[in-house]
Amino acid sequence: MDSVRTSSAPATPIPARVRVLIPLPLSDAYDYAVPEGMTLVPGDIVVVPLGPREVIGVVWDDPTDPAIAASRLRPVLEIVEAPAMTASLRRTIDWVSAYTLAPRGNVLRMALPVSDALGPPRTRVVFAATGLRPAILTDARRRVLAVLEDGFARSTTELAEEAGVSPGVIRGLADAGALAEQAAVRDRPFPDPDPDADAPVLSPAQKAAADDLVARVASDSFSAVLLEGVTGSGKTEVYFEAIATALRAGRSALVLLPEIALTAQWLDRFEARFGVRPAPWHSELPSRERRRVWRMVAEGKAPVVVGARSALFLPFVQLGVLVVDEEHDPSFKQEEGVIYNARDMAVVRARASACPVILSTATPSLETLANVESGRYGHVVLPDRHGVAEMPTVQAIDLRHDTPPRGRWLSPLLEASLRDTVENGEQALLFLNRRGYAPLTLCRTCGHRLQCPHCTAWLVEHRHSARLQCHHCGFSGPRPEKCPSCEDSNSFVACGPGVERLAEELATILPDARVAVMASDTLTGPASVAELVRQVTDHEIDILIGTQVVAKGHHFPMLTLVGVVDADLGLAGGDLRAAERTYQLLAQVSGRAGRAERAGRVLLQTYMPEHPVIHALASGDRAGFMAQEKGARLEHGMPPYGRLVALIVSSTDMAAADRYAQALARQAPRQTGINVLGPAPAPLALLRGRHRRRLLLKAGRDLPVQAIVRDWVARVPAPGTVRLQIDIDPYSFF
DNA sequence: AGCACGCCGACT
DNA sequence: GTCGGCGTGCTC
Repeated sequence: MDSVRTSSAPATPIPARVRVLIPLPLSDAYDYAVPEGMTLVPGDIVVVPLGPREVIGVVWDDPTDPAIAASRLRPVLEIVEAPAMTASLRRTIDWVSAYTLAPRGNVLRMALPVSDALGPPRTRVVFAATGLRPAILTDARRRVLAVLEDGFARSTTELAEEAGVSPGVIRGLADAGALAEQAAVRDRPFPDPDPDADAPVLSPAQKAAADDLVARVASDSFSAVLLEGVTGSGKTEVYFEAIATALRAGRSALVLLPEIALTAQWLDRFEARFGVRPAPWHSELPSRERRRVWRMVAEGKAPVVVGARSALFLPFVQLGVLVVDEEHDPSFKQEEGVIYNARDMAVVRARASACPVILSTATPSLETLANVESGRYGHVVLPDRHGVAEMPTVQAIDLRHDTPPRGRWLSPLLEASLRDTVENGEQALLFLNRRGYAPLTLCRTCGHRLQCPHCTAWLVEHRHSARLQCHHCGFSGPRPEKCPSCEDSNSFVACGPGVERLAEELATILPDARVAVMASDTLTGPASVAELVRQVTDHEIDILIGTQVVAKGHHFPMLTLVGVVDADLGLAGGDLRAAERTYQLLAQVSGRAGRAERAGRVLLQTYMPEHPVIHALASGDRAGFMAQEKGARLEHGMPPYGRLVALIVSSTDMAAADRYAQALARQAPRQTGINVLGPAPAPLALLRGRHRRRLLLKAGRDLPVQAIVRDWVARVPAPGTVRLQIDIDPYSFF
């Protein structure tokens, strides 16, 4: 055999090469030489040299490039000890990159652990009893040995704590030969949820819905389905059945929630149903826990993950079902770095994993409804609230006739309703989507408005922290002594209400009511959320004032009144989705009222009760409202019946941003079905010190916008000081 | 993302 | 005359 190999080998042997994708802003993978004796397959995680550095990369499926001379190739240094990246995740990364126009390396970076989850499993030192009796057996030593009688090894700290002895005792026992050091794997698997732990009794409607979802999971193939039901109809219990089916088949499940920090109640429900808590995934996870979750998911030892959008890129081995809860929620849209919508990419991931994806909501997005209408998505509906709960009554308060007293924000009718509710021993929620005390501070003398130095935005006063804050860049400072414009002192006035100011108003009009504020900046973490939720549940709070964080997922049985302080707030501005989003948000907030035996009531304060959104909420005519929205979008060729791509040009140098934006406009694609608008100052024309200009490409539904935009941008290279962000399907217009 | 190479101001 | 500013470009 030797001779055969020798004779067929070329004069200069062609080294075996592989394509390696590196988590840097590069679209192309690089060729590397495979050293003798190393075998590599796509998905292997490797260390490769790159310039003067060594970096992590993943062996990709692309064909190698013969144009790269063998002499330029550098060798793969080593294979990382970690499970290889699955083909389904590699295909998802390719797809997301092709769709969003983000470099593949950037997408890959989202799928690799940031910390130290790669490499051999971490171990820690634990002690187990050897069975040898030490010569001297003190009381303390006896207690330590007693703790270890269950056979579980423990670390010094754990052992000392459980036995109530000092760590020195452990050391002494080890020296005496009574304890043996062992290496235990640090990252422990997540306990298996029990699909039969506490299966609920489902109503006939719920049963029918669950059967549909269960059949999809059992079919072991891709499908997408909208699970639609009003708040309180039991959607969660229904999709739990789909998860149970996946678990019984030995598969894993991923649930995406819009704001993972605020999911204490969801976790409780999961635990009640399945006996254990799922693995959590979100950006604030401590690095040790991050490492554990990533590793256990890759090893198939985290059967259920509940997470924020970034969980989509975890290395699942055998995904059996994917759930997107509150699919309409705008926070699934990632607005920085790789700009993508996790709801849409979840469908991609499910397709690559050959499993179903369930989109759950009370207020489906127009995009999802369009997919249902076209037959791409299935549709499962839960018609009613579960149990005795009725839908709340919704009533608009016309602020033009029922006007709050000067300097106050609650109309007499809302004030009276709050008083009645509290006197009846029930609870109320006041919803205002504005953090802080006042959204604008101005000088009474000269009219100067306090603005962020880095952004086109007013500074928001927060009395709680005694500072003025920019809600866009994090700038904050104390309130100045004098007006920076006219130097008058004590001339500032707060304009408009924030949640803190409402709390102040309630202290005046209902001094005996127990009031709490819930906003993203008053919640320091999952523990403070859980504590506030407990206080409300245990009725230690009469009136909860909240921003949109209260809209999501909480269930308070004694909450019977919801007051929306400014129902018009989201409707201003020319945002494409303003009406749809306001409807969804207010419908969701309204759903907090009357979730148990007591009937709920919703009061919407508005200056335009005739507006379609307010009218739809008050009359409960969601179908009519959505039909009207759909008609308007169809007429103007707007999403989901047309496509939008936003190009955001930004630079610290305003003139450079303008020049480049103009150059892009001159080179804009000119073909039928394509319309380019702009450049115009982006809605936040100055953000974090960068000047922003926006161009908007509008295209017919069936045009390949990615290819068109890629060609366009390639014609106009951006100078180094200017950054160009491409937002396919822009969501917010900020 | 790093890191080196490049061409213009204030210093031993 | 250099040291060093960060703009620009490359990494198989």
